[in-house]
Amino acid sequence: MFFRHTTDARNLLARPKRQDARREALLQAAGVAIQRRGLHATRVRDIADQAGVAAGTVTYYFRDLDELFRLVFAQAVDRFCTQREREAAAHEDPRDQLAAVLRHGLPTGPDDQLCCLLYEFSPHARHRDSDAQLRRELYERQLHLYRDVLTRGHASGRFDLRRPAEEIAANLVALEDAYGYHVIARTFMPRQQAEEHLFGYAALATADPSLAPENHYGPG
Amino acid sequence: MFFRHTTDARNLLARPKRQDARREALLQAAGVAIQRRGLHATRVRDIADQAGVAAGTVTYYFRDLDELFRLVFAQAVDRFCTQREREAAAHEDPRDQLAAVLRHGLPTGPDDQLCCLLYEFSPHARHRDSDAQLRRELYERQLHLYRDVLTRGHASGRFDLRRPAEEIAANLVALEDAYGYHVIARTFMPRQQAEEHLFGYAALATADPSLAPENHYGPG
DNA sequence: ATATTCTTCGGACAGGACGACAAAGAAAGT
DNA sequence: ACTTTCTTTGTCGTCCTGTCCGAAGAATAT
Repeated sequence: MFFRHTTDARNLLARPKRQDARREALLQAAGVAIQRRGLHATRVRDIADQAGVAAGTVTYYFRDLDELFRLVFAQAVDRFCTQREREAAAHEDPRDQLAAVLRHGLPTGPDDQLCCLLYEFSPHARHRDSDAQLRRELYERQLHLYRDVLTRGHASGRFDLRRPAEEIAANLVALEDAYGYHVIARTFMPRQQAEEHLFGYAALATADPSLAPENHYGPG
Repeated sequence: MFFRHTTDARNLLARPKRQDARREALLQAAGVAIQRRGLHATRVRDIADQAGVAAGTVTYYFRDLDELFRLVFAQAVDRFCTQREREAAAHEDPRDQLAAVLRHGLPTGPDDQLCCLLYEFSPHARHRDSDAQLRRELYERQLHLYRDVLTRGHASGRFDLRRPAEEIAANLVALEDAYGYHVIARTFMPRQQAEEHLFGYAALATADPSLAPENHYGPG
């Protein structure tokens, strides 16, 4: 009698809910579809085809496309940030941390799915509050990452910061975003060059010549 | 009898063609509509409403939306670049040039139409060759602008470049693009702060402390 | 086996956007 | 006034998409 809905599971619950796996698969399929066709051209059917299910299945799990897209974006943001935070935590020396974070901030190439997604959603931040919030979270987490590395390196005497840590961190994030876009888009800027320019700035701002691209510590 | 269509204009050509003005007005209206609703959500009807004409008029002047959008993008790229090249040409001292170009590279605010358009089209570069070409032109012209100012300033002894001019120019363009996006999107980064970070890098790379934000030559 | 609940499917439906078309309207020459 | 050409408009048909919905299928407890 108490908590009938939750405890009285004698003869109820014939088939257990296992929606999580399907939802995850659909999110994954949506990511592929968006990367291929572009966010603006992705339809319910594309996602269903990619996942190998009927269109009705997609709407069974997600109220509408907007909700699905929002979840894809949120997941992409979180994955990207978490992945990088792990990369940073894997090193001890701030220089190694900085180099690792810089490298993993750039897309591996024009087909980097995670990065493609992030860029596909960029213009939406102007128009939807939920997307703006996510984009802000992405920025804040990246900024935090760099600022931590810089201040820690500064405190331990490894870096001699030539500008305020806040400014350097913001500039690193900005450079990374912009070059990331060029690698993704077909602007014919190779990843190698983007990386060199990034490391060039890092070397200049931290007064650590070993980070400079011509010194083979970074882009090697 | 010869070339009847083109030369026999005696009593032909009753009403002269003046499509240019209308086309221009429609492009302008399309820009406003895209800025408001976002490129992905802009329909023929929105453009027609904005221009105060019927929807059929839009399709009379442009075969389809794609063609219209491509022209809007092309015009935005050209206007943006031309405007900045003029700004640079208005000054003599490379430091003034650099400061002017840096300032006019950032959107005036979240409603800067030209900049909004450029960012709305960004993700399309991955999917359409014509857009990729335009995006590339935008980048090249910006890069050229900065590189010229830097090398000229270096040659005249005004700047002491701490990194290759090519790298500094590329980084300035990249910073500008990224911060421009933050000003446009609702990421809550004010223009002032973006400008200060930009000038901070310029001061560092050119070894010209007067450009630094704290020295009131730039953003102040 | 059977009942119950969760999951999937595909068709029917409505809504909307685009493109075509033909007629009306405007501007200039004769 | 009349003709010719350019421009605009409104409507219609077509196509496509997202959503709804009922039925079929699958998984588990009894």
